[in-house]
Amino acid sequence: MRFALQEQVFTAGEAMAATGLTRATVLGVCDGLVDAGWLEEVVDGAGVPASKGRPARRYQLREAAGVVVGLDAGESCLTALVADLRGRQLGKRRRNIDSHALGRAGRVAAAQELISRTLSDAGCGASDVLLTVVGVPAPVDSAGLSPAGGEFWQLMNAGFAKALPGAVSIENDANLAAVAEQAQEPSANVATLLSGERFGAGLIVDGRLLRGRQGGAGEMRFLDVFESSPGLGDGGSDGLGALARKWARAEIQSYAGTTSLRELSGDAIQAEDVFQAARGGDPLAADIIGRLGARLARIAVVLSSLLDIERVVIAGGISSAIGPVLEHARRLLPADTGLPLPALVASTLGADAVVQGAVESALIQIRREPLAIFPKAARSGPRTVQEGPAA
Amino acid sequence: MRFALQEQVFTAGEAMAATGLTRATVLGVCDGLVDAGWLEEVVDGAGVPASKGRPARRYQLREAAGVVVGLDAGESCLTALVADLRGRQLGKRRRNIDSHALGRAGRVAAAQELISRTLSDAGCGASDVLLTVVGVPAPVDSAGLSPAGGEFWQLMNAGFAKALPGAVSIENDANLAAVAEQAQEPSANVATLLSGERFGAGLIVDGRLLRGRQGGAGEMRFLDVFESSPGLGDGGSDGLGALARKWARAEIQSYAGTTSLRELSGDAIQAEDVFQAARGGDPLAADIIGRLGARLARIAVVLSSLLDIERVVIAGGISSAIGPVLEHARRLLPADTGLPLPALVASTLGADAVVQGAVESALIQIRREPLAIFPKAARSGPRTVQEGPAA
DNA sequence: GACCTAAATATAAGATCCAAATAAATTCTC
DNA sequence: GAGAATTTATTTGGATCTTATATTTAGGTC
Repeated sequence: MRFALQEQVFTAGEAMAATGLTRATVLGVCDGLVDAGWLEEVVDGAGVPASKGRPARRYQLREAAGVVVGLDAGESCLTALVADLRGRQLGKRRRNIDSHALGRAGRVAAAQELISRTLSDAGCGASDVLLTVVGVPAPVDSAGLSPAGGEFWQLMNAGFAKALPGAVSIENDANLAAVAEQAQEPSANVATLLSGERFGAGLIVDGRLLRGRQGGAGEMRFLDVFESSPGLGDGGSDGLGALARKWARAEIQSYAGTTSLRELSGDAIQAEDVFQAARGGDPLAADIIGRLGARLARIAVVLSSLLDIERVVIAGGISSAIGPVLEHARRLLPADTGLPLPALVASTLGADAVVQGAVESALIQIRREPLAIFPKAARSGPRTVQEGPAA
Repeated sequence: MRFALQEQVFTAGEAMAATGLTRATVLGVCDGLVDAGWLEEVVDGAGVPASKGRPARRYQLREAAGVVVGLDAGESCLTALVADLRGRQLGKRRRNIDSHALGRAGRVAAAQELISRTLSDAGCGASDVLLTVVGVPAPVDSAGLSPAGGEFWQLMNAGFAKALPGAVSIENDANLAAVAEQAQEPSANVATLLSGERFGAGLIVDGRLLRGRQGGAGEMRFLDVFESSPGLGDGGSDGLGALARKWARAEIQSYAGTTSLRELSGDAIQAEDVFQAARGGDPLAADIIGRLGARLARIAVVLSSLLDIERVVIAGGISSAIGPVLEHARRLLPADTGLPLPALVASTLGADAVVQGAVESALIQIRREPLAIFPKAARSGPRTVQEGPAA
């Protein structure tokens, strides 16, 4: 009942090739999907390459069926993205927030408002939304819930399900980033490291996203055990961006050599400053880059050796500046293992990886079970009263 | 087409309850399986609890359909197990080998001979074997092959497929141990550590066994990176048994205190001696136990934090003596994580975990697709000549 | 217009399953 | 032992999904 062809206008013949089904069956399914409101027949004859034989009937996704919403509900930033059923962006908005000041209800309200505005930008309303997928920086189990013990996790997974438009599904942010990367370049064994403020990984092994009992797969707490955090007592779960900032701020005074980073006020140094200084040849910054690379290399080794991961993607806001760290990490990968080394690459999605993955995930869910969702203004929605054997 | 009820005699009513299908459907399937030779109807009325109504037809697995063979093809030891379709052991043999002296062909020949003898013990022959599952200490991909680069792996995965009776499937040994443990106590997120000479893990996440691109999931090479092997330069991939032995042998001279282990000739010390000395209160042995526990705790932390594993099972020959190491490791698990700690338990299968898992895996494959395999002396095997439209 | 072609339709048939009616085999009751 | 009650087996019809095989249709080309 799933149809793989949804990108553009398609004919029954193409669907037959893609699904292996017979023409009669394909047309039957298309009929059903037209009835349900998911597809519409294209009557406009423009652009047909004038072939021999009877012209094929052509179908396309019915745009009016609705839109999907992706929401990256980070700790300090919300991003909403409205897209049509082909994944084309119709609107996007970003807004900084202070989650700890807002609390759970405040996060939900801020998300509601941001989505509402983004929908306006896109020229549609809440009733057009078929499915909203939310990414949160917390483990999320298959029911959309986070472990009861974690206060931070409960704040992040703030109970969006009832408040957002359309059906709502909640997912871990790194998992969504992995979905986005998987859509960009399919691979059966990838890890996507979401590495800005916190470290989190979306793990795809044997073509499937790992979740774990409570959604904890991909958490990076294990770094705490091995990295005895020289200098700082904080968690190994800090992302590369956070580490670059913290290390720089902590070391500009004690560092023996000269460093351009001192010119900045200590509290003002951001991760981006460190990367930029390193590009300019600053020795302290280069040292920090080296340590970040070493850290990344260790993570890559664990992922590749324990899970046979073939590609490690660094995603998140810092992915555009992460190049030098990757180069350093590549040099540190052990060369003598029997298995090929994982490729270390930077995401091309930048800060939008999570929200793009959210949209992609929504589209995947809809494609998988279109008949479980009612498109807007379906020609025959929930069945009207039937004459029948209800006596 | 799969049937879940195969343990004992069962009725259509029971199968209906188990599968949710209709009586008519269940009986139809049973008919087909009787035809194919997998089931037989029980006519002996003994043991029927004398109920009201028409007596149910009762079916059971047809023992004569064949047997399965499990083979643990370790580096220094082969174990073969012949079992019937209910998993009951019909014969078992173990034999020590020197793989490096035998080479690939020698390993295959030794396996052939061992299986042949075990089949004799069980009162059957090679033609009775439906499926042989082989566990090897090497990564194995879904095609049964090991990475081309690894010389040791190629020696272990010695090309058994063409030489052993029945259909043959090759699997990683730790993965098979995981299957065996899973059969003992089902759980969706378990790691089974096969830890005698070498470390290897069978990882079950979200109810599925992880494989990885080249079958490398569960390899423990990452330990090399973190454990800088104090004292010994050897690989972190050594199992707990190997480490206990190596550490004891290396330290009996340099150890400052008194230790009963000195009474043994250095080259004669085995892992079992260390565990026994520790039970007797020997300080060096206790120290080694402590270090093994610390190592195990670190592994457990990685598995639980990265994969949200809820249970870590220690399997293999040393599992019976591993208790004190587990106790030590449990005390070292961090207490402050938001997620529950993994349970550390010893396997109850001892040295038979892999071979038991091989048999279990064979039975699972047969249950999943009975009609893909022809049972022996099927009443209607490969279809005989049909009158048909073959003109 | 005759002819060709590829697709759409129509029709029949098989497979799979369920639901309901019918038949069979047994125990229980009188 | 006859008949009721009970439980299961068997049969029948139908719904659904799919394939296979005509047959029709909507365009081209000559």
